Amino acid sequence: MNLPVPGKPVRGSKTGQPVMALLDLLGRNWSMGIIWHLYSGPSTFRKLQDYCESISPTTLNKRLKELRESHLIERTLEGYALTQDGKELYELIEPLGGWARNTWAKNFD
Amino acid sequence: MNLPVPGKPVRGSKTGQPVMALLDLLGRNWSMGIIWHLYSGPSTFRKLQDYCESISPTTLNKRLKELRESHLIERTLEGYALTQDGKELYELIEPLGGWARNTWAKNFD
DNA sequence: TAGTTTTGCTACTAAATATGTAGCAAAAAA
DNA sequence: TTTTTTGCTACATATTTAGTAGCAAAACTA
Repeated sequence: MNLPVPGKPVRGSKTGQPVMALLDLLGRNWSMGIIWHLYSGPSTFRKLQDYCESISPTTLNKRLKELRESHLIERTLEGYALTQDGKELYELIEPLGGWARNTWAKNFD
Repeated sequence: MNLPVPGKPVRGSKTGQPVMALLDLLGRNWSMGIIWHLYSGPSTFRKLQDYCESISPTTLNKRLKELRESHLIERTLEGYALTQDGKELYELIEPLGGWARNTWAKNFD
């Protein structure tokens, strides 16, 4: 599957509405997990592999490439890091953490 | 793959942190798209299929089952609909729409 | 009330994506 | 210079998704 880019057809939108491209990108295995982790600071390939526990290097590498092409992460001297846009995106999804813990998880008691 | 449930090991967290279970669930193909669509009102199976353009009935049915078991959607007389939790979740991810359009998409001009 | 249509699926095959393991070249550390 | 760490690639296997067909039940229509 191609990189989902605003303005081009993606899964869920033939006109390529930006939010659909974003949901397509974020909906790929590990995308959000990588962003979630990188918010706490830059990380190396191997550290990301450890963090993500079960990710394969093949998939990790693919996700990293996609996220770089999407301007959400970049390579720095300290390893992979969120871009300004990546940080903003994290801050948008950050509230999911509290909600999952305080509200959603109650359903499974 | 099993349904990601808070408290049980999921991809990204052996201890099953709720947010990791949630990211695992939402990270599956079409999960967020379905929630996004249902916020505008209840929908039938066939309408969801149309909306999601390229989703296969197999996958749609699987996602619907998962989201129901996760208490995010339910069946009503008018079809599939968001639960209270589902609506809250939508409201958390809703800001992604504006950000994708106004900020993220600029990278691709 | 006998068709016709719509709906919510299931079955099946093919394609795409992810995992798991091994390993290697380059850079950094000792 | 040797050892370790890092960032991958290759390849085989497993899992997930797409694509198409079709069917039983419910809802509409004549």
